[in-house]
Amino acid sequence: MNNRKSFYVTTPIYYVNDKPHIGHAYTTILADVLSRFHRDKNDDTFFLTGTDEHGQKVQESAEARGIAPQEHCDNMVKHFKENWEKLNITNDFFIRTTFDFHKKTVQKILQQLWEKGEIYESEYGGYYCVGCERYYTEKELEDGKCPQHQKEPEYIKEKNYFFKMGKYQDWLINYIQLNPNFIQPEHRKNEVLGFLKNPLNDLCISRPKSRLKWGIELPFDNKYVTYVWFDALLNYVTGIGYGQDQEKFNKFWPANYHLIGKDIVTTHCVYWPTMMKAIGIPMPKTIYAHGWWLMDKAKMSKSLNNIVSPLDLIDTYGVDSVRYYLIRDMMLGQDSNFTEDNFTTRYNAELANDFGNLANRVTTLIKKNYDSVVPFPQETGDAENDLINTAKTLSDNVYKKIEDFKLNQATDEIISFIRSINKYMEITQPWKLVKTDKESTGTILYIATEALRLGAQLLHPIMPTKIESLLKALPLDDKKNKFSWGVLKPGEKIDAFDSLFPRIIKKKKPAPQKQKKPEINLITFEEVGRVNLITAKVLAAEQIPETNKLLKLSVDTGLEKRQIVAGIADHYSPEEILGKNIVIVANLQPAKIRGVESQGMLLAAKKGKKLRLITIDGDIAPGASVG
RNA sequence: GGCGGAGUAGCUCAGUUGGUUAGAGCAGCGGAAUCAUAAUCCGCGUGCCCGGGGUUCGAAUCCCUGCUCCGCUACCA
Repeated sequence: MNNRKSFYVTTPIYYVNDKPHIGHAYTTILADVLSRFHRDKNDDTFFLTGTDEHGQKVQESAEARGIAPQEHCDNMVKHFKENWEKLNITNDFFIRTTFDFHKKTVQKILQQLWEKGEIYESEYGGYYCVGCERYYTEKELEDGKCPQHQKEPEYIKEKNYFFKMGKYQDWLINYIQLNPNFIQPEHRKNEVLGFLKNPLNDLCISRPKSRLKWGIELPFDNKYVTYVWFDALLNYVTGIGYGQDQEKFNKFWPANYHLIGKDIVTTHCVYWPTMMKAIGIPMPKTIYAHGWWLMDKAKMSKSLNNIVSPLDLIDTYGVDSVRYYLIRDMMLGQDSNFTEDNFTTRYNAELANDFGNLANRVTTLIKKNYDSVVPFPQETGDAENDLINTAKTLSDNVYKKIEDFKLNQATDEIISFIRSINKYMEITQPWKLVKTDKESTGTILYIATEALRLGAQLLHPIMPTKIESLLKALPLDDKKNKFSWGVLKPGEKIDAFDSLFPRIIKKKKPAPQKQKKPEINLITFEEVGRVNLITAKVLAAEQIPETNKLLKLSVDTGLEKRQIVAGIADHYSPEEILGKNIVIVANLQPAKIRGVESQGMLLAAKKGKKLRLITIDGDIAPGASVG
């Protein structure tokens, strides 16, 4: 038996209906970089990603396209696979929840839990919103409607199956407290503990097939399928052979890391652990929630329209440099800003100037003065020994940072080392020395090149393609440990290679216009006419009970009295507004806000926190048209 | 309003369990050098570490409180 350490890392399985975006890409790159670091260290590594393919939305999308759900999934999953290929992702397996073995194992687990009494059936009545795929309590409904979709939910009374999650509450709290690394970073852990201060309910894990067909059938009741999360979370164990290949499972479980985005903390830190506890699976070592990438401060997510495909970035800048930037720039666990300017600045400074240029100058010197043959190193002095000593501890330091999940610091460590090689060059000035002392110069160039090689080696997990091309150009001794000193073989040819990271010529900055111009969509005169603005006089005003911002106004429009709800209580008291001549939109569709009907909308000017009403200059009867 | 995050050098941010003169990168200024991708190297920072209290021999770091900004959400038709 070998005694290689095992390393198992997962990404969430992505909902197959989503288009891959930077959020997916980031988690996946992160997992890939970690995997590659461990592979380079010769750990027995397993990296799992995949897609979550069941659920109502998939069913609906497939119906809309007039194809079978499975076919729909098969089509959609390609987007992810293509993306990961472009990003140079080296997952060991791509799990899909529609794989047969996954479904079988999920069913097996459900059956076991059912037999153990961890799952029970219960009558459940509730308001179900199809859009949300969930039940609402009466309290949560607004005016009898789903707060998300503003649609009336159906009241459904039906039998369902529940997982006894609640009974594990105390155990879970205790477990989290006793295992500080279980949920990372720290503030996420506190968040979960905060969540667990409230009573933990049992989890409804079934959906009747009458509503949802596209799912895994409950083994003990074929009229139901299982709730998507229950199905999806189990991928982490089925993906490495749980219930199928126990030897493999035992080798990799418990997982070292479940990487997740901060939006799915509860499912992973509450549902999943209690499920594992009930099944009898040991807990994973660490669940790590990272932050979001912000695009000029706006959140990049599927719910907003500012999706920037990672592929766009790659086509412009190359995969490796994008991977480098993402790993280098994010403090894990916190949100981070992406701007093209940040990117080019870092790229030019670190990749082009520090790293790429060093590679170029060193090899050029060897080429010119040593006929492209790596010189033999001779005696070393202080400058050399300093550099060599740093080099010898470098990989340990880097790996320590990796273990601590400080990837940006690990990267910084490597780049600092690269900088110190540049410094060494300046101190020793081989281009000058070569004229008088070719032997010593040879030593200097050997040391600089070998140091570069070591630094490059450590960057390999982050920028696999570029680094491989660099390492290929150097003659290396394969028998030596690649993180040790002296792998570069003297006396052998070194290939010249093109500039690794060509400088990016920065686009000249547009004049620093802080005020970004709001985009103006031109509309026609006719469209303006569709909005019926009139004057109105405020007859009465009162605060709507149990609200902070809402005033109920009664206004005279000349023809009638109307009731308008306005969110201006922060700025106007009822007394202040009384008797004012204001401007309202008269032909706006009425709406109920907090149960109070609003038959129009008043106009006000707002900037920042300041809000002032549009009022009439002078006297004019209510109902006058405004235009 | 609720929940969450953040306020440290011109900009982007580090600051581990409280401990010596608070750091890095970028930008800026001055210089050296010319092997190299107009790259590199050296030198240059009196920063109320958001304010106010407190704990302590000692706080950017812990506690309380206030302010500001951002995200999500809710009651801003």
